[in-house]
Amino acid sequence: MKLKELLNDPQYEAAVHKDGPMLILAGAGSGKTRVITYRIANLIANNEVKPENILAVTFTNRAAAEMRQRITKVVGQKAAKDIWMSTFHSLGAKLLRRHAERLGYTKAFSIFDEDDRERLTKECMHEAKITEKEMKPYAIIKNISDSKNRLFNAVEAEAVAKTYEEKLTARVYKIYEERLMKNNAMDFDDLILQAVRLLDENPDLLEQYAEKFRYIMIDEYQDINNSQYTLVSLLAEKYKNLCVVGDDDQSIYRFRGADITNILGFEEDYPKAKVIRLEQNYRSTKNILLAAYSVIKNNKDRKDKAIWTDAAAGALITFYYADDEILEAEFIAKEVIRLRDIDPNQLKDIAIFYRTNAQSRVIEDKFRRANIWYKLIGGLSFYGRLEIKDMLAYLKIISNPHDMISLKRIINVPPREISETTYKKLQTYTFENDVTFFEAMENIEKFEDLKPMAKNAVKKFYNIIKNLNAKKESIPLSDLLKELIAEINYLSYWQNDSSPKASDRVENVKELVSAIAQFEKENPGTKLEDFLNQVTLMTDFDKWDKDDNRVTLMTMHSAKGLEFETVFIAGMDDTLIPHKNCVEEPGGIEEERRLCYVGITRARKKLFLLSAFSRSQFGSKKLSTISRFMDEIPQEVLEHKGRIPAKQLQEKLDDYHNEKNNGPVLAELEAEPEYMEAPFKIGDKVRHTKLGDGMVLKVERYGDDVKVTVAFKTSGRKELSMKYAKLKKL
DNA sequence: GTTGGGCAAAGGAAG
DNA sequence: TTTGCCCAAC
Repeated sequence: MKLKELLNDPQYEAAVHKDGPMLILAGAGSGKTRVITYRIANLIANNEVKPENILAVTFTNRAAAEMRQRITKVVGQKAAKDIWMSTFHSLGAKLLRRHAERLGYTKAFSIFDEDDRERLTKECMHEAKITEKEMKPYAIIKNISDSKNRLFNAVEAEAVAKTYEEKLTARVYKIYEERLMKNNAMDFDDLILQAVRLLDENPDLLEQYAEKFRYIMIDEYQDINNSQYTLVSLLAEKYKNLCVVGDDDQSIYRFRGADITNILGFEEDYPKAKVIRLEQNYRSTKNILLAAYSVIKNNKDRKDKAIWTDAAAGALITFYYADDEILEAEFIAKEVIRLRDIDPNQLKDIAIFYRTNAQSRVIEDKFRRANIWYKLIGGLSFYGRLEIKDMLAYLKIISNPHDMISLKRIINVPPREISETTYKKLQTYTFENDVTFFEAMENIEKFEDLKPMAKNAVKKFYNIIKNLNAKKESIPLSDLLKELIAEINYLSYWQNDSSPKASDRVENVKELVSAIAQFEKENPGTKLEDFLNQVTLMTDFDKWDKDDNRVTLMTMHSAKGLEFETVFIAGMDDTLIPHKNCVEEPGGIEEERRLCYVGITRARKKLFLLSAFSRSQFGSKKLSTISRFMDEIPQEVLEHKGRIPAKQLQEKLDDYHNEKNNGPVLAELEAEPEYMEAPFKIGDKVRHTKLGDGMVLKVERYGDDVKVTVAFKTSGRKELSMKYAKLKKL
């Protein structure tokens, strides 16, 4: 390896550093991934450090996989595969699966996702006799999560509870904690919290892993929270070969407990730490970088840095002010088509960012109609779909017979005459006798207050699950799933459903079968638990193929760590970024500003910023304001398109009245927006299957629909909705 | 025990 | 707009 030639001076210095703590402050686009990769390669290359003594924690599983790939290229597959590379959550899960018994769980513990957590929380609230009016489940969940991040168990949380809401939460937390244990389940926070507990309560394990992970690297250190910080500190305490990389300007996960003081205080935690600053940006043009800097410099609470670039000024940043979100999407589609016409192969270099997942719908819609290939990251993922979650719930109870939350989900899906009441009785029996629900169902005859019909239904269900449970080790997972689907007639359950989504659901279930088969192929000897582990911790990202020639749609949060040639940021509105829910929170605006900074700095060559004059919400239109962050970007790097912002319009009108300029102003004011896909023009001759031939008189837009008024030869004048009417152009 | 209708609510980001 | 929840009727 000729590191000197591959890296600049500070990069090189970081890459060859071996022992002792190191903090790398890496500005956006400064090549930090390169540095980490080469540092790991360098550690191994000299044969001084064994791959299995290295732990690298990244932000997504995908980032980990990518890094492994790069390292493999340098040091070979054999060495690379022994390095532990994962997210915090995967690391926690891996440790906990190995040693679950030490904490009173079994190795087959379930991992509860957001949805499971919500169901369980509501159950616990009910148990604690707290209504959803008194306190929203959302708030309780957040409070419990915060407590867990601070490493407080239910008793400790109760001890520090002061406000009324904290006290309510503490009551729920107590039951919640107990229930998780009884379900043999952990939520996402537990994956860190329990891992800390594991190492804290078992000095032998701590010693074992501190010894194993002699070299630790943490990426995106600005976004770690208290419990993650503790986990790292525990592991790194012995050897202190801890290398962390981050950028305080890109801390955007405060809402899930990320604490920026962790990175700001690293030098105090490790006084001997070497500090390296990577300040040369290799990614963006000068204009983009200037825009980004102009925004972020308004944050008071930050370390100023000297980010610079050798790159040319590049193109101006386009600001497009749309009339509404539909025209915003249309502009994006038009531009993408223009770019595609120049080079069809560059779709993969284009990304669309937005603040909220809901914004993707309009854009997707336009893309689909305009035949633009795209891939969507986040939002409702494949594994988040109802039918898939049903199947996974079945698999979870086959794997973990304590998991009552999954059981509750599917005990009567498809309907098999087991009511809520019957479930409750089973649950009570399970908890009171401290058995699994398998055993509860086995003893169903002992339930005195159940009708024979209900008992039979339970017996039937029990036999299905028992049968599959017995087979889980001996047949391939895909067969297990196939058998399950056949046994419960899951496909016909949806085939007989009349809702429009039903046929998609059938397809999705089939796809799950092939996904499992694929997973087995890639991981021979896979156990059911491995698959479930993978699925729960996997995100859309992990399946994302960067080289697939499609435009990428994602939130700005997801965009962190990535870069694209061309970037569109939709929804530069003052209700979206900064998001309306953030403006009240202390530090909220600054966090949003960082998010905006992250978005801007993803672009290499060309950046489009878009805002809309009005947006519809819950069906009705709401006026919007341009994001305050737009005002922070200097005019000289911007070009304006679309509707004239109110401020400028006023200026123009003033000019007009002063007779300085009296041409286009009024025209701009009154101009009707042009719609890319207005299917017909006035005067077009059309044919309707029932109404016959006619001529178009009027084309109007209503939300995402278009109304066309047609004069028919035989049936007169009619208004038709393009969403439903079948009109053909002649 | 299941189904369908009516009504209220909708909080954002993610492992 | 969609979704989820409660209650009344099969």
